[in-house]
Amino acid sequence: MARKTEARRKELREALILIAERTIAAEGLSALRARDLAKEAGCAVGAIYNVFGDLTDLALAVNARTFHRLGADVAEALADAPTDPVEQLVVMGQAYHRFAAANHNSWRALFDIERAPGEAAPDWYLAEMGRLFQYISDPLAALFPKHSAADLTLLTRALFSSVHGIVLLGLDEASAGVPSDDIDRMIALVLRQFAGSQ
Amino acid sequence: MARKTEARRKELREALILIAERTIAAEGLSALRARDLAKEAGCAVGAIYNVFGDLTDLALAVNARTFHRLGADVAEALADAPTDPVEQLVVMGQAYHRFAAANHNSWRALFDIERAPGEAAPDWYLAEMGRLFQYISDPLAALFPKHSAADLTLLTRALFSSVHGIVLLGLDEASAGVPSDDIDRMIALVLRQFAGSQ
DNA sequence: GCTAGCGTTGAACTGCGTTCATTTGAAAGG
DNA sequence: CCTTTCAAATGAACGCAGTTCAACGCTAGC
Repeated sequence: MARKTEARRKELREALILIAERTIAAEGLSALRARDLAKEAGCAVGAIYNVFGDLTDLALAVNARTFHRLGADVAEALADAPTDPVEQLVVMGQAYHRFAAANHNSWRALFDIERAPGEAAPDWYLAEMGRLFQYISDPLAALFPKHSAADLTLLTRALFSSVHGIVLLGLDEASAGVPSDDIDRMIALVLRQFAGSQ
Repeated sequence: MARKTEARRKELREALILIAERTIAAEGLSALRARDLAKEAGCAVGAIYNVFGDLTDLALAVNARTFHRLGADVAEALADAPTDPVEQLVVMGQAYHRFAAANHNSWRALFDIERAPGEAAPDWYLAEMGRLFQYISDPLAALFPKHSAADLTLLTRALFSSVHGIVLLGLDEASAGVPSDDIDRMIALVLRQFAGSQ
């Protein structure tokens, strides 16, 4: 019986993640509703809470998948990139932009989850973030061989944050959305200027 | 009679803005509740809706004030800054950081308001944003006299977004908050590197 | 079959923003 | 003054969320 239950829960868990993923992608994080989920999954509302602590946990599970896809996209872009470290940075920045634009709602959900104050980010979040940072810090280490590890960490964070900021404000239609080409141009501008000048 | 009513509404409007401002500053945007507001203001819940269309309108009124304070802080920092354009950019970036850190909840509320899809940002938002952009584009124009106006606009946006991204992720405690000094260092790094190397 | 006990269920609870039938009170007219 | 009138203020009620838990039903072991 323990087996049966566990298997059923696992099945429900995965079904719920898929439905939530589709909902968030199509209508955004705020469209995630317990009753709608239950109806779509063909289960009771309470069943959701047998499998996830609350809806935020479910959204976090979706975010883990989104973050993973993002990482994969960036890695793929990097694989096809030239060997020049500066160009690698530019390619990755623009891959980040492409992912955010193509998965706007899902990407926004990564940052829109209300975090309980004082609560640390989940492990997978930090791990995935670390993976992204590694992609950035490798070309930077090649560009700045003299810098200390601490300096490289700071540089990495600064560049990631800069690209993130450019994409975030660029895609925000409220501030009169910026054309996609302009976003790519800004990313290239900042990264080339930064890393190009030794 | 018309006078009396109008005066009372204006008074209530301002009282509500002050209470909401205090609430948002102390506990964040999500702590804004109609019933609490009414209790604090000594009015009926319905009275709020005689003065504001909904709670979002009230939050926007608070945001207008916050944005104005932010602009004033940056302008003040600029007034005390050296004449070197690069240093002016650095000083402004760090003033932005200081404001965000010292007014975390209020600053976050500027970007956390759920915007109706397709709805443009309010005029005051665009106007205040334009003021900030002007502060940035002036030193940039001095640094890059050869660039076209369109290029300067792009540069301005790119640098603002970069600083915003650095502050946003740096202050986000979920991703293991970055020490304040490191944030300042990253801002200086990006801006000096960018603007310093002609 | 029977029953003990655990997993599932969905009605009910709480708390939110928002509305609107009712009440109130101020101004105009007698 | 008192009465009439009507717009503005009121707060109980509504709709809609997330979450809970007493009751139900299924399954496994006898």
